[in-house]
Amino acid sequence: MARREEARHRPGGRTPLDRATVLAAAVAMADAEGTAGVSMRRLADRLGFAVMALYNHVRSKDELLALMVDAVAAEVPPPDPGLPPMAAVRAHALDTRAAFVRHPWAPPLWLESLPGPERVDHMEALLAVLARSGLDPETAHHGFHAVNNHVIGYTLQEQAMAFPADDLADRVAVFLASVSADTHPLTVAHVHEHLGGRTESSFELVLDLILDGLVRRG
Amino acid sequence: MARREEARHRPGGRTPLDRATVLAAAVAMADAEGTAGVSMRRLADRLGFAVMALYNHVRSKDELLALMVDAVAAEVPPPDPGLPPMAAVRAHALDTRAAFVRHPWAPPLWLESLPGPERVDHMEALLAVLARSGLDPETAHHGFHAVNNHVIGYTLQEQAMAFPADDLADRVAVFLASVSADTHPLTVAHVHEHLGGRTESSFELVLDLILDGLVRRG
DNA sequence: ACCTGAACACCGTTCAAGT
DNA sequence: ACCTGAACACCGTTCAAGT
Repeated sequence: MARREEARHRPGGRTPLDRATVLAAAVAMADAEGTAGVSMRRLADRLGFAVMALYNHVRSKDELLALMVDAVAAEVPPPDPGLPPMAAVRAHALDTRAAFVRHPWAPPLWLESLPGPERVDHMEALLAVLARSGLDPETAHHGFHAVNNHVIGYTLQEQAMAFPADDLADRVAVFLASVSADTHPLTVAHVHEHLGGRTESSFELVLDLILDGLVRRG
Repeated sequence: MARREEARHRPGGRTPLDRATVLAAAVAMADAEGTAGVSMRRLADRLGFAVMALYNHVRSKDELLALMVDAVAAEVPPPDPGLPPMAAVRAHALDTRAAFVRHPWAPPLWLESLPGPERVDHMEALLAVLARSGLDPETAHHGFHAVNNHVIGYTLQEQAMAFPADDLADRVAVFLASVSADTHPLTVAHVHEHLGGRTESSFELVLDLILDGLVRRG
């Protein structure tokens, strides 16, 4: 009904679609409604074009999803070369996590699609800092995974109950209602520790634990 | 065409569907073809029933998926009470990982669905071992997440390129073809370290790094 | 109680046709 | 070169009907 209005430009014309526009709209849609809300048809509709117009700029939905993750990788600034290596690793992890917090739909896709060019830059940058950190090569190899797994695992777990953002409390309440404090006291206590805000610094705390472990290992 | 044969029982009758049968078939299907291959229609077809028969035993596809993850949690044996606490934590992490390796489709769902009863038992068991480990309560809280994130994050990352299992080599080859050793030498080297099998012990190595960090923290 | 078929409101993608 | 509509082969789920 209201199709085609947003992209209309001047009477009788409209700005033609391009890859960047399609990508940006897809990211915005995922930010607002999660990955499940992004369908080629709804995306085309929102852009004011017929579905098949998208396929002039993107080979398939899978390719679009891969482009979306790569766009998130592009948002992570390169590690600060002025920092001592392990401090740069730490800051890079925080920056990566920040990008995932902005785009909570990204972590699962990050793991499912092959790295695109931006993500390869992200990899190379982290590997480079680790290489000049003084860690032995094997420890550096493991460190790469330890840091990445923590960033992704933590963010995934954290957002599991939180998307869409507004029903976090609801989902926790539903969960608590299903667990008896008599049979599962520690689980109930653990959830309450989260509700008490204890979770805030947990990401950095475990990150430091990992980084310390790497450094001590050599 | 060949519908309805598997479940046929005796002339004119067949064993009626039940929740356990639906669940087992869904798990088998996911094991064989991944989570994307599981549709209500294909599942019903394989069982030899009309689609809607499934809905007598399962409220929705979402509920079925939640049951599937919980079935994986049920496969993890409880921590060995005879072991020293941190050794039991370690063994429990390895057992959990083993279940994920058997059911590579499970980790993403684990994070997306609210814990069911089996997974709540899994949580309570790990929290109980941590509670009697001598760690202070805050460290125990973080330890719970550190261990879980490692198990899930590592397995997710590992299987990202490996499912379906047989095209691991293909996907790695495709990836390597897209990366230049001139601009991204460390990334290329990192991938080759994986191909050289360096990855095998990496899971336990990083796990120990985390466990050592927890113990040292108190 | 359990199963079924038809129908509804969706998907991604191919293809031939338009400009 | 870019866009379109119709069509194809799928989805999950509601509903009324059968036994």
